[in-house]
Amino acid sequence: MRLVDANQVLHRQSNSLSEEAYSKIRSMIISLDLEPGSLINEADLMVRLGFSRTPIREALRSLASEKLVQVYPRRGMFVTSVDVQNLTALSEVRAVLEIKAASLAALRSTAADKKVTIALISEIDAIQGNPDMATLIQLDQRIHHHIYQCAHNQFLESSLDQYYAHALRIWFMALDRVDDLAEAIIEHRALLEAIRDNDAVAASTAMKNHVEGFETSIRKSL
Amino acid sequence: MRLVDANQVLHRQSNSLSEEAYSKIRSMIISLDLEPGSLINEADLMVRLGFSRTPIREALRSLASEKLVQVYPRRGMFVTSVDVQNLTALSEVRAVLEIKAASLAALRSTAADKKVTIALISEIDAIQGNPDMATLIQLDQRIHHHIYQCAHNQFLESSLDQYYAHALRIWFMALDRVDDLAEAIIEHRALLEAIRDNDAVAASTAMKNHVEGFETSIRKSL
DNA sequence: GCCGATGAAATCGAATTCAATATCGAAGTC
DNA sequence: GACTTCGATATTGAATTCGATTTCATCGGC
Repeated sequence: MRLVDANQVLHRQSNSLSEEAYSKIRSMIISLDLEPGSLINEADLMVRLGFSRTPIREALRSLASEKLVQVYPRRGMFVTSVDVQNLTALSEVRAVLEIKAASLAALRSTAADKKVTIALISEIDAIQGNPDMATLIQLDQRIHHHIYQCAHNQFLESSLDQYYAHALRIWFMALDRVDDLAEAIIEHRALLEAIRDNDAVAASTAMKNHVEGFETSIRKSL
Repeated sequence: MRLVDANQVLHRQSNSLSEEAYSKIRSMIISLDLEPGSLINEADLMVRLGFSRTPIREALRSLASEKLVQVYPRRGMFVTSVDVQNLTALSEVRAVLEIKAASLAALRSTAADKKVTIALISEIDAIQGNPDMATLIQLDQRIHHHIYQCAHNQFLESSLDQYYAHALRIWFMALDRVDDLAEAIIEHRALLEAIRDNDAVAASTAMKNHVEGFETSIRKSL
């Protein structure tokens, strides 16, 4: 009998290859590593990720169902393209859903939720001078995702996660022309405070301002 | 040169096997042919549908991403179970989104859209006595789907299609204990009229009543 | 007699192979 | 010289095979 070797233990994080391929390709699409509108070559992805066809195809299928890739049978798969219509449609839905989520989060946050909320507020306060973009975006992601979780509604959460991915991709497209990035993140402070204080109305309006601000800011720069 | 034969035209609906498997399995889940919470056996589905493993697995993956099946890696796939919490969460999201869709539909219906709206109103008026359940449910489906399309927002449409599937499944579960089925459908008349007349406020309130009515009606019978 | 461990079988995940279709290019004819 | 058609190649869709893991049952030991 031998001891469990360290390699195996570390490898425990390994989900299925399909899952891994999914999140990697998803990241590539969101970060524009795979350009909007471009043809996706399965063979390319196979060599880039080192996986076989099956997990790649399953990943692409999942991405298709969240509208990040578009499938034309027997023709190929394309990265979904982005245009102004897209931004409008997305913002419309997000506005409604994010506001609902903020409101529910204010009403339903548990004690554990609030600890995270408070920690996030501290992180915002800790932002000094010129933090790098990646950190800011990552913080934004975590804030939004936390709010989705606080709403305690699985349907709402998964929908918003999907929409956030689209919003994030559009954000990446306009990133070099959008300033006040840090300022936009700091906006979230009021939102988080409202959620912490169970103030649903304040949370709603704060989120409303945020989403609308996002849209006009991006629209200007497109 | 020969004319296009009818068989080919009718066969145009034939998407890929994966697509076909997807919609068939989806129907089986919604109509409770596959029971909520039950283990899904790939081999069973293979013989029942006559497809191979690949299209079945791809279909199940798609269904997993819209939360109709749940995947436990290396354990199996299960039909998502339904409980009261589920109904609450679903109704919460649907309320917000369906109301938004009704409002947008009232604002954005094109001339072509309105023709369909008017036709649907006629269909409602044509309901007499005791129509069979399948017809009513199918009509309800078409009405909702039409409204989603009238909103002219692809994100909204696909989200609502997904949510509708869940709602429909819950509806099936309570079907034998819910009376006034025809009455519930006829309710849609006011909604469609409001959309036809571009009255966003009336459409919103009509939809609000409808979704809330659905939830309380189902909740009573669960 | 009960609990645990080991092995076998079944099922799921992944990869490779097979087949079909679409596109692109070349050649021939008008 | 241009357009159309046919063929070849590349790529996608589907199926089967291989491998790994998990679970259940049986046997042995305590």
